[in-house]
Amino acid sequence: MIKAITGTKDILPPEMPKWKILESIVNDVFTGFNYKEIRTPIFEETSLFARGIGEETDIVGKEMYTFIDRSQTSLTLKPEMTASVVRAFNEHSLGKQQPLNKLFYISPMFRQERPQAGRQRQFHQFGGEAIGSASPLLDAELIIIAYDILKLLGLKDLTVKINSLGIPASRENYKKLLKDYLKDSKHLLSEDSRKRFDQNILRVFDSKVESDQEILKNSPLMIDYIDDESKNDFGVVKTILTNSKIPFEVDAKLVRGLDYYTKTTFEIVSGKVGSQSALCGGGRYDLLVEQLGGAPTPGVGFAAGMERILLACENENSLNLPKEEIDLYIIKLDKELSSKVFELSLSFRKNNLIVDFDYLDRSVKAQMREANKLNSRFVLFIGGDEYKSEKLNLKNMSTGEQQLIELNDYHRVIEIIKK
RNA sequence: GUGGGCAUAGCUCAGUUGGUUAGAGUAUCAGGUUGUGGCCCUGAGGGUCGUGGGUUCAAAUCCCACUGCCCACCCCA
Repeated sequence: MIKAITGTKDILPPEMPKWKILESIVNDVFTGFNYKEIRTPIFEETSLFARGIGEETDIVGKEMYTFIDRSQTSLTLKPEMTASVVRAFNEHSLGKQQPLNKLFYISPMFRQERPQAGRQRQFHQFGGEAIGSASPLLDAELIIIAYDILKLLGLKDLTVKINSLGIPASRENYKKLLKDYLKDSKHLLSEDSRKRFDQNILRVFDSKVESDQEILKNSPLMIDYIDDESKNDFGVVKTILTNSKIPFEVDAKLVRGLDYYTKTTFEIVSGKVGSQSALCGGGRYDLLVEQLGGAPTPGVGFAAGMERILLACENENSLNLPKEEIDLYIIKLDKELSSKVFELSLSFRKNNLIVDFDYLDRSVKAQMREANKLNSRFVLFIGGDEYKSEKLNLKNMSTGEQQLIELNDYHRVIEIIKK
């Protein structure tokens, strides 16, 4: 039997309600902040991600779904959305139509990693990007949007972490300081951390190895060495979050794994989703637009993992899903009435009722059981003696009451059901 | 890429030191009087015990390989 590809999952009908709730909250919150939805293709030229995300990152180095198409072009299934949004922003000169573009998206993403709890190879993210302003108000706004969405889903076990990476010049200075600090104890670091020491020293902070963290305990912190502008912007973000009653902690060791980040970065983690705890991550990327061939334009954004969020919702039991029900189930007492039932159902459906009936010519008992299973609010019997005297029998399933209605007066049925 | 765990009905799982036609619950279907649900009762269908090899008179059970899934590391959402 052919099965779904490793790391991909079918979302079956019973799981659909929670996805719908999540999507509608995302849509509503972003719309409230006047963000406009954007959709981009599922794949792009490979070089977009290589240049946008950074050649040295794990995503580009070992996780992309890259293939050569029939015209020998290297294509890649999008592993994240920011590079695509910026590409679209540049391609359509969105910055020239208006100085600030506030955009949001909901989309599948692809990364070829080993699956585990909260991690799939095809997964879904929603996110927002504000391109065209360096104002820290937007940094704060996006954090608030992300936090609002998670709160509206009823999540409680959340931590907002923020940090500032500064501008590239101050970051380079800091990297030197860190290198000096770690130089003497490099041989004591774990193998992975020694690799990071050479490739991207900031990521040594990501290490979960205790002895590494021990070595880092008294290291200089980036937050103390960032440039004045970044420091000032970071202060504004903190003030807004405080005034907005968003609990946050400054995590000077929060280093994000994508190369394009500058200044403010943030992450929201949950204690309820296993070891992959980051529900949401983002930050400012003031150089990316230019780097991808556009005019110098500052931007800020975040992405959130929808599977992880829904996992957290389940583990916190935070969603109250409405009971699924239908309005009417039509039951035929005589098999010959199939086409009459079908016609009737069309009339009801035109009046926005959710209607179903038996297509399998089953017994009345079976039809009733089906109606009950579907949580049908009403059942309409057609056939038998009533039919001979041109009547239908409408039953209210919660009270058990039944009443006769003229055969041709289906408006009366609609009236009763809609009441 | 590395490590650990698991693989028996659609689903959740039993299956005792290898020993008759592999079980339960649930779901599905049919029935419990002629045309009426939920609860309850009866019955039916449904499994090449992940795949391939080996040991044995005999394998779901022991051994090997492969595959898949889960969890963790790396890293990220």
